[in-house]
Amino acid sequence: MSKQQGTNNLTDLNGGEPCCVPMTEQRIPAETAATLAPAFKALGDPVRLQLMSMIASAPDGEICVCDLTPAFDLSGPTISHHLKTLRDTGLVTSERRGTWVYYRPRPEALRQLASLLAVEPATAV
Amino acid sequence: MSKQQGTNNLTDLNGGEPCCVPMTEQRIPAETAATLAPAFKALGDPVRLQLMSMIASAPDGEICVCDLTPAFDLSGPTISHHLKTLRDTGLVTSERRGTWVYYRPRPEALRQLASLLAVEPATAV
DNA sequence: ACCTTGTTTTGATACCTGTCAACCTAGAGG
DNA sequence: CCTCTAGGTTGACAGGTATCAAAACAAGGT
Repeated sequence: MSKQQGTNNLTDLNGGEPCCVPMTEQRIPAETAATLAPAFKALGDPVRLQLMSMIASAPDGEICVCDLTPAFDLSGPTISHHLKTLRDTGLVTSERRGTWVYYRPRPEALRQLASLLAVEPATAV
Repeated sequence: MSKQQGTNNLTDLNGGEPCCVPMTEQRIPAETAATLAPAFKALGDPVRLQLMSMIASAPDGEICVCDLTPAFDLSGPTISHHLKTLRDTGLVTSERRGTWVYYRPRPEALRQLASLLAVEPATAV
């Protein structure tokens, strides 16, 4: 493979590899920052952060939009909009089954962001 | 009495404790999300993400603004503005020594965010 | 004191974003 | 076919934000 140097590519976010040298150990290249920033940005809204946590902590590994929407004082379209943002950044995936749509987290994405922020080396794989 | 349990309070970010149940294990309460989201938001800009990484990975634990500014194609004021954002969210601190201002990371803050995003290593695939 | 350099603050402006109302689409069932 | 419900899309608008130029502020050197 390539050197593990500038390997903070969020290709992983949509692809699915571990990755990411902690930013405490190595400076993030411009293009990597440009790729990863949107993911942080997506989590940078209280509603989306909550949505993400609800999806990520869903007991069955997935959760119905019909369970997400009523948890907020927001209109359906607004929730849908936020979910789309999370989808577009690769943090979650969605699947329609019959009438309902289910969202599930993308652990690789979370793992990637977490490892970037890691302060102490090697708590994860 | 302070609640110890769902303690995702970003008071820690400005205070200085470990904290944070991973969002994969527990849903984030509204107020916690409101407190933590700004930190993610701050990292949600490519320039700030780079700045944060430059500060966090500074060999001496700190780095001069004079070393940060020339790394970007942006005006001084703009860099200063971004640094202020990082400062305001508690991700970094700054200190003036003589002519120059030095920024250093706030590891507790990074650690807090990282632990929030932490994914169980075992549940994998 | 006066410049000179480094950093932050202050407008000003163009762009981005969160929100809702209204409308559209996809299945399930009659 | 039609209708009903769950979600998503579109359009519009208020508020936020990234950026710069200009000015202010801070330290040092002259």
